[in-house]
Amino acid sequence: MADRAGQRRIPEATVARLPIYSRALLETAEAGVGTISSERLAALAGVNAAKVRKDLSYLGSYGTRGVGYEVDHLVHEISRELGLTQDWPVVIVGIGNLGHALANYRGFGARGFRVAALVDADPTKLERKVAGLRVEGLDALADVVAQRDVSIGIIATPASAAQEVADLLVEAGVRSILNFAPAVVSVPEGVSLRKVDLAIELQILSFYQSHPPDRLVDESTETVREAQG
Amino acid sequence: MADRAGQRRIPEATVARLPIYSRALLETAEAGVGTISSERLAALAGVNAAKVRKDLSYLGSYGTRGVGYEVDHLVHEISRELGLTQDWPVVIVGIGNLGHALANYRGFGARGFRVAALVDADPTKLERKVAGLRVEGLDALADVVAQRDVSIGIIATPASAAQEVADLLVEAGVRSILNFAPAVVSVPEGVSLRKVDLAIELQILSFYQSHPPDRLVDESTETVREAQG
DNA sequence: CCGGGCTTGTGCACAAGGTCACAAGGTTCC
DNA sequence: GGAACCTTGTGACCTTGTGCACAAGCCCGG
Repeated sequence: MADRAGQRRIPEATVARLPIYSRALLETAEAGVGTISSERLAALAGVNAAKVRKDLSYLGSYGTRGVGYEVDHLVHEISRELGLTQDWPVVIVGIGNLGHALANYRGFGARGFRVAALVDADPTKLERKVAGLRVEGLDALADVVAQRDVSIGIIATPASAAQEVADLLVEAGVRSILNFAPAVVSVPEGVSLRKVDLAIELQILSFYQSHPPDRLVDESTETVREAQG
Repeated sequence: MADRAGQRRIPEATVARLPIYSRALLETAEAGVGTISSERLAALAGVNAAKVRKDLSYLGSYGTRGVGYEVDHLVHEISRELGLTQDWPVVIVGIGNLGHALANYRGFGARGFRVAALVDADPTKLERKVAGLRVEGLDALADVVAQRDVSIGIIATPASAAQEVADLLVEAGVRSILNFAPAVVSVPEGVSLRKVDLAIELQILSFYQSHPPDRLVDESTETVREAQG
């Protein structure tokens, strides 16, 4: 059991999969399906059914044996666990090609993330309107974060500016940072940092492609050929 | 020893870190430094020194005890292992905001990845020039892949088109795919697939932010929380 | 030529994650 | 009411990854 809060510690690997389940469940709900089995959800998420059950069991016993999980209920529980029931204002720093694309990205709003501000160090970019927002100067970062209650910062600057921007974000009170710059950034304890590096992903692909194809497995996407429509 | 090729199987986790070492080493070389210790490299890469040594030992014994690693040599060995000594033509499918940004991304060319073609299903986008390349129709994908020897495909389409595009890429002969679409995509065995999902990264950050900060430690302080897929 | 000082390379113990298999527990139909 | 059937929840085991600690090995000064 241990469904009483306080005792359940959700593994990192599970946390990383919850958003995938969430998305699959939302699609399922939209299709009008009321309940879903771990096997079906596993197929949609591209993982193992036992893993789905174990992951979901960390949230509590929300399934019904012999039946499955009620889709709406599960969506709600996962959302609550992920903290998506509230609004997360986001600031994007660095409005180059990538920052521009991120500002216009539809996927954020749908999950409770709202782009609250755009910041760039380049004076020639100021005042420009991107995705309906005015680009503001780097010196306005602290004020913007404080006034709009920004809790998540996205770094889309060149590598050379990444650490400096991270420091500014932390100083301004941001406690979660998503770094797209191709640079290693360090943050003090208590601040979460995740990175997305496009070039690194390609290099990993390059390795597996140019390599002895003896054992070429790969992580995600088993061999399930079903999932999504 | 086991430095004889054929016996070394490089762990997945190590492969994911090699590009980071590579980048740090290139910067180090540019600064004119000839040799580097595992400790210094670890600091630059944001990981543990023992991990660096173990990772590098999979490539062979390229270090000198009491001295460190010769930077140039190490760069070369890592590049060779990652398969970056050759040119990798890339096709980007889906020239929306993100595809546009990716086409203009500088970081690719610097590592041997060359954007060889841009493809989009939207007829109104055809003929448009993006990053010096003409956007071509989805029906041209097979020809483009074959004629320009494209080996890596990047999916930057909406989620609804992702699986279809992946199938087309595989059919055209592409054996490595990087998926940016927020959808689970499955590919046959022998094809490598990695995914980058912006919304999921934010949701993971949301979890750690909105959560009991009891034990939020992780390994960080200077270490980047690992990403996985 | 030898000893001291560094730094690599690695054995080992442990932690985290994944998979299997099955008992527990609910549902349905007669 | 009960039996057959289905699906969850989880214990056990295995694989992968991490970090420590130390021996092996190299360089340099005297």
